[in-house]
Amino acid sequence: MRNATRGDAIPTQVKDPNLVERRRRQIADAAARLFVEKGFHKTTTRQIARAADISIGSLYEYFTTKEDILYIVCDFIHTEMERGVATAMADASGGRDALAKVIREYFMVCHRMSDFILMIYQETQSLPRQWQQRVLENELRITGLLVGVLARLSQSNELPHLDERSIELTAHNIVVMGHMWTFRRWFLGKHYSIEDYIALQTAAILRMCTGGPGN
Amino acid sequence: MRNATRGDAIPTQVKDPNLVERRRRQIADAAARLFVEKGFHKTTTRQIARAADISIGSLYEYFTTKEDILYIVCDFIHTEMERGVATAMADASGGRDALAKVIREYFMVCHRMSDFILMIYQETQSLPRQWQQRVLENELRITGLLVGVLARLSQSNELPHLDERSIELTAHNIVVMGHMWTFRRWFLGKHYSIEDYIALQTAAILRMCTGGPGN
DNA sequence: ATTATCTATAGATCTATAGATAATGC
DNA sequence: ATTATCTATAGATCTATAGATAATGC
Repeated sequence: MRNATRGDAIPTQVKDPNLVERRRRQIADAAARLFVEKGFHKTTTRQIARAADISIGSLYEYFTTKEDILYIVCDFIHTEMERGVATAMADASGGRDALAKVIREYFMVCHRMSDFILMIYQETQSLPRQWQQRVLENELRITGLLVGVLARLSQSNELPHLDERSIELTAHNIVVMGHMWTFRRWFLGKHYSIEDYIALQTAAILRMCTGGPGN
Repeated sequence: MRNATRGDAIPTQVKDPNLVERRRRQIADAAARLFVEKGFHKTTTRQIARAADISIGSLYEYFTTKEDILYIVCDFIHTEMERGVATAMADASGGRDALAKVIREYFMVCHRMSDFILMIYQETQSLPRQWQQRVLENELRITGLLVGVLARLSQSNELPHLDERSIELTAHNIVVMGHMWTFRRWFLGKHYSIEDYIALQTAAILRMCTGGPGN
């Protein structure tokens, strides 16, 4: 499990690693709320400090730039997403409606994390290039989990056989359909409940997976 | 055809409407390029003025705020998109593979406008609430065109009968699959050509439309 | 005496406008 | 004499840091 505090980490002036972890979490939580509400650029570092209940000076002991804060926020969100998706897959690993169950759980994760997913779509571009890269890798890893599920079901004949590329693209389609609930919610939410949405999209995906005349 | 220069338009100090139209186009073209390249917030009004080859003072004769410029850029992009989609639909109105043809044309429009579509995803939130609304209406109108196609084909039995909601949601799915080519291009572009993408996604959509066991 | 935190502000922007100048048309 | 354009800058930020103060642990 990668995490922004490991690996090529963000530098800090503070020695105690536990404290660093705690404060960064505290700052990131506050920042995430503000970024969702007003966007990254309209949120000031002072507002973040205030919302996290520390001084602006202290904040800059834990991060060196405002972009650092955005990156760690994105990373926390992806870690949370991945945890949710992995759990969903474990829960739904057996049984014949395995795919339907995974889809349901995944869509529920998207539903729960709606605001944050949307924020990532909007603000990834504000990150330094190196960290954009990382965010995209996180995105891809989540898609990879779904590729795994589809490949497994396809091999065990619980789904009709699909070639590798179709499987890959289907995984992307499912992931993006989850995101779609977040970025078209302004419309979909008025006409469909999350349950409607899951039911209809699951049916559509299953039709898509079971080779019809189009394939 | 709605247009930002009609209706409840953006105020200007300049009397000559032709000049206003010309200058705004000139400013919007320059701004669109910069917004794609660096994002809205990292582009300054001075840079826009410079790129449009007028002074900063003149720029503010044609717009009252920086957000105005973003709005008009989004509006031009949507007008262009809608024109593309409408043309596609006219070209592909007859014949048996009507849906496949429309999908191809629509995806090609997305391919062509890739950078701009991505920019709209990222920057819509930077608009004042009233104009966000308008951008979403534009988005919905484009989706509506596809709903029309699907409904027509469904009624004339060129597609199996699908209920209204499935048609609506399928239209959204197709629209978003076009957008997906723009916002996952960092991955998809490495593994699929636009032709691969169209072929595979068209097959998937057709399977989705032809009621399989999932429905 | 070391580590963490705070206050106060330097320095660097950036948007939007005021007032001066140039171009146009009667 | 009206309309369009320009230059120069006021006024309002905002990030990031320097230097002072408080808290902690030996």
